[in-house]
Amino acid sequence: MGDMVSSREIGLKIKLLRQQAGLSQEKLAEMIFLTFQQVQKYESGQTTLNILKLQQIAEALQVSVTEFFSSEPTKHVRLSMEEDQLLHAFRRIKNTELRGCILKLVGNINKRTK
Amino acid sequence: MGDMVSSREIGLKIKLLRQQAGLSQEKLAEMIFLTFQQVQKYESGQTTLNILKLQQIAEALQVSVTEFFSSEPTKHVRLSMEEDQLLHAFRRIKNTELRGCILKLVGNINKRTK
DNA sequence: GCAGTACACAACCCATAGTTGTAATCTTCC
DNA sequence: GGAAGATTACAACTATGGGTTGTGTACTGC
Repeated sequence: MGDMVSSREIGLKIKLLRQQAGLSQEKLAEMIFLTFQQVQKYESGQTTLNILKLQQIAEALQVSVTEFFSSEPTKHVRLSMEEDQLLHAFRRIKNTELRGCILKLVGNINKRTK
Repeated sequence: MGDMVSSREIGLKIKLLRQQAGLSQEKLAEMIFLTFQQVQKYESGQTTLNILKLQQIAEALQVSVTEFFSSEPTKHVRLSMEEDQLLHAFRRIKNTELRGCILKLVGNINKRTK
């Protein structure tokens, strides 16, 4: 359920996002109330971030915490109850062709027939 | 971008998910190569998890790491292309009653008519 | 040249992650 | 009822590594 992400990888991501945000190590450091040397350790993976610090950094860099754990840009979607229900039902359909039909049906339901 | 989640909250979530998985503190502990007393500290929020441990726990409990950062029980689901397509189409349907019909249709598609 | 900024690296220190030990709690079974 | 077994709770100790200070280097612009 999602592969392990090493401290090194998360560190690199922090560095990347920090640079994208136009922040120096020192700037970021004071935003999370630490020294810039400590930020260096994070970025190089020398020390392992704990949850609170990671959240502080995420907030400082204006990104979601989940950003650091998704190695690829995987699709994480928040579902309503209704949508969740639909998905579960849809997944129970083993017949591939039938699923295709459902897709076509639902997809064209709003389009006026020519 | 996503509210802070305290160690306490994450701890409670771990406890909940662990129990749902039918695991004792000791079982979980050996899965992550620590003592069960340390698991206790996590669950009670006495010690702050670092990223690696959180990932190990997530893996042991068969959940995504992101699960622990969503304060409300929001459903985060990983979608296939097909499912993603279905959802988008479904959301475009404004008619509430019609959506209900789709749900019923898809939901009963496998059930044999009595 | 020098002053200022941004980053890298080493050595030290102490908070706290993680340990061991004991005890309370809740079963189940005879 | 209580013996035996698991599961959890709490306290005290240990030691790892998170976090600090200190120094050095590279790159600016004046």
